[in-house]
Amino acid sequence: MPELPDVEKVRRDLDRWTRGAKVVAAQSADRRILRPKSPGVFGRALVGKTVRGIARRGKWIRVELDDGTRLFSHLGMTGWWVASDAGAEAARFERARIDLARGAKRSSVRYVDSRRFGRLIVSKSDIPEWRELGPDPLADGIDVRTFAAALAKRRRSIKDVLMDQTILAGIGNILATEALWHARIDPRSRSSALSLGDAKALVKGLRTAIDRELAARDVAEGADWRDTFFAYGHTGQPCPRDRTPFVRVVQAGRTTTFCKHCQIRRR
DNA sequence: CGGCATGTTGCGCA
DNA sequence: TTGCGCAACATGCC
Repeated sequence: MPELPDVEKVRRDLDRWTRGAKVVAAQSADRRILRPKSPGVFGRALVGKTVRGIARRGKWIRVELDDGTRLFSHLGMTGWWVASDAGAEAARFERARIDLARGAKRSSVRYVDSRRFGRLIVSKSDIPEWRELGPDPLADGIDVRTFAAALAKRRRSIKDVLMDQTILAGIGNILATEALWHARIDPRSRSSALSLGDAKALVKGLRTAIDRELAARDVAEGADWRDTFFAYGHTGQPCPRDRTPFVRVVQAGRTTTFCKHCQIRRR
């Protein structure tokens, strides 16, 4: 379930599970997910190396090995990493496994992804998908003036621009929908029509939505999925602010839910 | 059975 | 050149 808060949760988990451990085996036979599309390369690139740590930018995770090799992981729509016992059999929809050793202690982490939109990319240097990301709202923070200047340049809808990973990294359909609701902005508004105040409200809305989702992940801990959203997925239900039923529109092929009463269209 | 889904990319057209 | 709509990818779930 990957947007920035979910990916950050995975990063923290992976870091806890793998930092300082040595890779004793690495396997994946899924050529759709692997880059290069080679199970052999995947295994050889990781085995014998020690995990230095896990970084994240937007929706990308970077596993750093002690020889400089990097494993980039994008979770797509349904990707997830889980920890399991060293000898445990494959989980349902498991696409890759990395077996680890910390001294005599063995463990394993598994990449699970039913729809297989995710990617596992082995590289000695940072890949373009990583380098081209904009600032990460959590790791880097958002400079309001820079953000406002970027918004002023674009003529697309603000919803589209929020999900552009080169402007801000990690914002997907959920966070964009929630932030626009917090900021009381109609998602169809032209980006360049927004004021500095709008940009400030969006930054605040994003922060609120991200913090809220991070907190929800901590509480839920793997278990059941709880709806913690104000607007996302609430089509037809009353807006918490003014009880006006949320409406649904499709933008760039994605569902957008918003309140026509309190989310004002900028012109 | 039909519709929808948290993401990304590529293509065609205005 | 920019913006936009849409299909494709692969599969689960309601």
